[in-house]
Amino acid sequence: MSHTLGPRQSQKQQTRQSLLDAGLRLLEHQGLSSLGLREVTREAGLTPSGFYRHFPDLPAFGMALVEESFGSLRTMVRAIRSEQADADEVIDRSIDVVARYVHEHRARLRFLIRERHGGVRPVRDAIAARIRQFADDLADDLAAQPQSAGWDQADLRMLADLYADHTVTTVAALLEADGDRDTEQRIVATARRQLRLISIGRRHWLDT
Amino acid sequence: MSHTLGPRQSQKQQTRQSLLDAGLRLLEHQGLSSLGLREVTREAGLTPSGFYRHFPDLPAFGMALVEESFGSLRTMVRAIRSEQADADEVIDRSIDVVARYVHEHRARLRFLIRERHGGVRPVRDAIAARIRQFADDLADDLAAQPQSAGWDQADLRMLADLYADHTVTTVAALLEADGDRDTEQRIVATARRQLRLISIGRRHWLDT
DNA sequence: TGTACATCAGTGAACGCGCGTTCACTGATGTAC
DNA sequence: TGTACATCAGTGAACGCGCGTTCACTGATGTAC
Repeated sequence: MSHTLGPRQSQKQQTRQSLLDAGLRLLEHQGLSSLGLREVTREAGLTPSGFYRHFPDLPAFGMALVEESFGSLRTMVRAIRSEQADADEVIDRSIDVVARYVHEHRARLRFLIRERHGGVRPVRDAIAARIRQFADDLADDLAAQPQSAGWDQADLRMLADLYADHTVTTVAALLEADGDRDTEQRIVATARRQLRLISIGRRHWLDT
Repeated sequence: MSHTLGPRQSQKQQTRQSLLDAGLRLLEHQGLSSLGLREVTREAGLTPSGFYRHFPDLPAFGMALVEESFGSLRTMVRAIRSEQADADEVIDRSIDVVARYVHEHRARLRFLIRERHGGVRPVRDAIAARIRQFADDLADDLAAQPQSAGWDQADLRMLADLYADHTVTTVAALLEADGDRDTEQRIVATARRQLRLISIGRRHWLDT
């Protein structure tokens, strides 16, 4: 279908997006479970009943927010992975990518960090699956590196999990800094050194 | 006051505790922000208006839950720290302590992990402060170890943060396993190896 | 191009419901003498 | 020990309010001829 959408369809899509945006805006300061349908439509400038033209109910809206949020993070993940695929010394450069994305996609990341452990089962599972995918990809990248010679699959996966969890923890810490540059710099500096320590551990893993 | 409480006071304290217990029970499957006053009193077997004999409002109840939850974790923290204070090889034994506590205090830990990023500001701050205190203590313990010779304060703090965050991440993962023994064993095994890798990194930190 | 009918995104009124909070109350416990 | 009064944990009715959902509607956009 190379056919462009007519005025009706594109207007509908625009309204749907404005509902998602309104949702993310509201979710910066509250959890998904306390988000109201009327609250969202009010923020989006729509009638409560209009909501049902776009989503069957609130839980479905929550799942759509997960998709929406992760969708825009694909480029971040790609950037981290390409750094990761380089030499050991530049691994910690991925921290810069993370720090930049926290500024550019604050609302989306806040939502994901919040709901990762906070929300309802389906949402938590969806987020966990995406993070697992990220760790899987990372494990593949690590396996392709020369310094992984002699490592068995399980240990590579263990290391990938450590990197992935560290990334998530750093994102959460940066969000909690709430825009304070000094605090952010401290967090970034600490994260960098932690990644360096992990790299050193990795280098000597097979020594004993 | 070595004076034991009279029937009235002790009954009141018991009711207060039953409200907190009811809250934690309900919070295993939902966030604090969606917890209702009537819901809690219903679960505790109390009249809605009776709630106000014990707490000024719902936010205060939330803060009381934080105190309650962390209170019972003091012994866990002590146990982890005493392991930590021993030789490098037994650090990962602290994982056993964590795994045991997840079984014994599931509801409290669930609540804390949920609200760490999920809840309202005051609750998040209170939880963050407790975790920071844990990391502070850990840094002191690490500083007292002979293998920390030559480490500066900032790097010790960096390492303590890494241990603390890793502990929190492991607790969260174990809770998400939802009692499945196989999954739990996998998580524990991975966490153990990750701590070992961090130990190796620590040992070679000053090499270069 | 023009006309007649179909579609459907968004509206606005209405509904029943559970919420947090208040208030005067009851009756067991506590205290003073 | 007994009596008279004070305290106060828990009750139950009442309130105003915002919620999610339904439904018949309107009018702009889409389609068929």
